[in-house]
Amino acid sequence: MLALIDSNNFYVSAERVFQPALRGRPGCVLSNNDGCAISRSNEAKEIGIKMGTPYFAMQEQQQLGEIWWRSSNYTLYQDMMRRITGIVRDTFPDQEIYSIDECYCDLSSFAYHDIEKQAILLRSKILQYTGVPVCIGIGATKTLAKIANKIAKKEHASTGVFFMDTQEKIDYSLQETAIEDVWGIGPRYAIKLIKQGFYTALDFVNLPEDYVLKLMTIQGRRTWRELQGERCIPMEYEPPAKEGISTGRSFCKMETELAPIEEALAFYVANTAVKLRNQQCVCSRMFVYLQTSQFAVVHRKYCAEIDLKLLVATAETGKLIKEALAGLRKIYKPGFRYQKVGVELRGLIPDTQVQASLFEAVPDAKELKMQQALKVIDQLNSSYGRDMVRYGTMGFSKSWAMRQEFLSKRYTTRIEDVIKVKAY
DNA sequence: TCTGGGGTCCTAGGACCC
DNA sequence: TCTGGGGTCCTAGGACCC
Repeated sequence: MLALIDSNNFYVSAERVFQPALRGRPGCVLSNNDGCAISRSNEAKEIGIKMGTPYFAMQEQQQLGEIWWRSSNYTLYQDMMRRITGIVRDTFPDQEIYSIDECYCDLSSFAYHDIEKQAILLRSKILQYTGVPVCIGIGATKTLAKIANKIAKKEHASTGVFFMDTQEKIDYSLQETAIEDVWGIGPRYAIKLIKQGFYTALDFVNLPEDYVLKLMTIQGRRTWRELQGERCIPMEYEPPAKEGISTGRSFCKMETELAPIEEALAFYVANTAVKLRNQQCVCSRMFVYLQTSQFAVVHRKYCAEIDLKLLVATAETGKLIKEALAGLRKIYKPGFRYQKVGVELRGLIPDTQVQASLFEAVPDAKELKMQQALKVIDQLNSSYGRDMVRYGTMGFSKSWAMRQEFLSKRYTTRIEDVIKVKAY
């Protein structure tokens, strides 16, 4: 058996731990740039706020009740999750951290009759220690555990646990699960399936395997087999090496001039390069994109991207910024209202395996010195705050920086904020 | 006026190799 | 009548996840 531990309305729950006044009232956490709802309280769901509802549309709904909003505070959520997974690990040690609010545990080493009781205890322990409510779904595969988790949230709110241990329970759960709610079946495939008259997970699992393969390729077949109880998606105890690292953000207002866009891009490149160095990698390719709003109606749309190949793979911020800005100048066209710029570092390789270029000298004394300097800069920035030491091209105004109008404190990680909580 | 960001995997087709 | 076969790499596009 596998367990899926999944927090309820995680971002909202994390905010409520430190701001009790938000409890019992409809509210939501907004996406970056305070764009739209990405986590909603149950009360907000009840008054019809949907996932992805734009902020401005919710303001129009304000007359329905006292809605609260928070900007997303990933520093806080990440740290709350670190606490939760630590508690989980004490009970179920074979753990995969799947996302910021979910983890899977392999229960193979547990006696069958103990599992449900252990899960119920674990769930109340997490609530007691962190204040965050979670639900636990237990099933034979990851896909079944996902469904069990949804049933736990819907029908077993008091214990928060659903143990899918009999065929009757499996059949019932599949019958109760709409096709679009199956993990691995997205909106596109759901539409295809519904058009052909298949509405529930049970309808899907009763289809012939060949039919599923033809309609949805091998990924779809994997989901189908998982629903039959065959484990196809293995546990991943260590996160696999990333294939690319990217950063891209919307500006707080539309930008038309090149200068602020260059500044923003330099910031994103610098922050992405830190992530690259933290995992002891260099990159050999870089992808820069620039776009107008996809929702633009009145103004003309424009999306451009450029794929840059680096002669020698590097993680040096200065070199990466220089390349990225040269790329940006090639794709930038005046006369548009730009909404977003971004960068993705690709072709990641360990920094011990850099292939020298035929045309450039291997790392010389100057380059080694620069690598040393970057180490010091990274240390300074991690101690004294991000971008404390920065490249001139990154500027100081940050006039383009994203909106975070309703940002809460970093209650658990930032000393100044902790002191404020005590005072409160 | 205002609508997120960061990822992965698979497939088909084209270009190339011997 | 009939013009090979086996392979790699890259890219674009489509689908999915949180």
